[in-house]
Amino acid sequence: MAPHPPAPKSRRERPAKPALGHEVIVAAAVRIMRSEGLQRVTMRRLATELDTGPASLYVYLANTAELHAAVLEEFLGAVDLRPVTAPGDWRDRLASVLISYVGVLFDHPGLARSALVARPRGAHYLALLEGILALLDEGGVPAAQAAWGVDVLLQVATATAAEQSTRGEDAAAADDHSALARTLREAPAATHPRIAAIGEDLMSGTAEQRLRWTFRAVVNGALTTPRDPA
Amino acid sequence: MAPHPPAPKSRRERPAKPALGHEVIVAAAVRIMRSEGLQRVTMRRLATELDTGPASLYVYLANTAELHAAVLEEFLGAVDLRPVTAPGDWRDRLASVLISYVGVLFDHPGLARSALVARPRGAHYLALLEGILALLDEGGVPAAQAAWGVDVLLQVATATAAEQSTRGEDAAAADDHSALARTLREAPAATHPRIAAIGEDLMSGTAEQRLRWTFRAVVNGALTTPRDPA
DNA sequence: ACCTGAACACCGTTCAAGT
DNA sequence: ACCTGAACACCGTTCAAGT
Repeated sequence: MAPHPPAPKSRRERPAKPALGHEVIVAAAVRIMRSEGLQRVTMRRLATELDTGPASLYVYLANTAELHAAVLEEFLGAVDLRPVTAPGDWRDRLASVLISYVGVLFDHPGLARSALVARPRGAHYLALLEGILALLDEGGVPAAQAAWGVDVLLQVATATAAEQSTRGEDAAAADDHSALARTLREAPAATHPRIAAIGEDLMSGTAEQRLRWTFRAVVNGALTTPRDPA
Repeated sequence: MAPHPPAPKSRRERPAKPALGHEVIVAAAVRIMRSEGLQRVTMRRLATELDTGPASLYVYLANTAELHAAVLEEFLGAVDLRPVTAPGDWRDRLASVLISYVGVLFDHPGLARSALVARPRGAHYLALLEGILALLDEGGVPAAQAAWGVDVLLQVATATAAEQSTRGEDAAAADDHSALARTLREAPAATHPRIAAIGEDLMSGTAEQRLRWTFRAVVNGALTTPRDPA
């Protein structure tokens, strides 16, 4: 245990401060995301975590949206893509993949909201896209329709997760939801005949029931709707 | 022009400070929205506009999301609902209403983003809902399917406006978009055969072309997809 | 080239105190 | 009841200056 000389010139502090870089920055962001939620994944909080000033992060990230997209890309690794190659009905397998995607977003409130604005484009996202396209192809959806349809499927899934997770996040959003339900229930038939006729059904079902129907409907629509109208 | 006595006790300043209230607050918010954009519709900026402190606004608004929802509700008055009662193909008229809705959101960047989270529930929103439901009914979409379908249509329209208007808003988001296009173009066929096979088509078309196809596809899907799977 | 201290210009929300 | 000053606890981003 001979004491080494004071380490060649390195002025080390407590835990060896890691060199900055895209990878360590995103890793730190994911850490904060897991422990404190997306609302704490800010440039300033991240800089503190990395023991530097916020300005340093701008060498690697253009803005906060890009940071959030990078975090999302990381989390997309948790989407279960096994149904893509599993046996069984292709529609059911497609729904399973999309429900898994929604689940990942739903587990991390805030992430869905950012996904609508800054789309990721990393390996995990590409794999998800590829998987959905493979299933649509297996189901015989023409390529041109699948190309646009995959976007609709992801958009609906993401938007639903955004709404849903906001509602789970804060009480005000949940109140808002029931206030809308009440408003719809109370809409007078004289001025809003269709809303009155449909009534409760406008807000019925669980999120998953609605999503599963929506996925089936969008897939059926994509399957039967040509790109160029006659 | 006999000079009146100094106004009965009222300690008036420059322009008679308007009494606070939900209506004047929303009106001021709309004014700021028009002149400075949604990113300036903040509690603090609004308080300044109304010549008071931000705390005063919390008597009338629970939070910023509610404020943004109120502003959106105001702007929804600009959606063109005339196609609902016009002659012609119901699908085309439905698409026109939805395109008008997207247009309103698109003209006011940021509004669409907030619409995904805090849904409005005022008269303008109800009228939009009623109009879409009337058209779906005219087209013979079963009520149960229309009830859930209207949500999908509005969600897709809103999400598209959110993406699109973010892209128009700042250059970074636009770069992001072309970066995604490049990533997709360069995806190797060995690992991503479907992406490679479809290629350019994944990002092809104008926003309006894609939206019109999407609306048709969703409507067709809603028309033919029963709520309870066999 | 890479990194950063410090500053600029803001935020939402709460709460004790006033009228 | 309604309103508010002041405070608490933060933000994103830029830029001149350092290494």
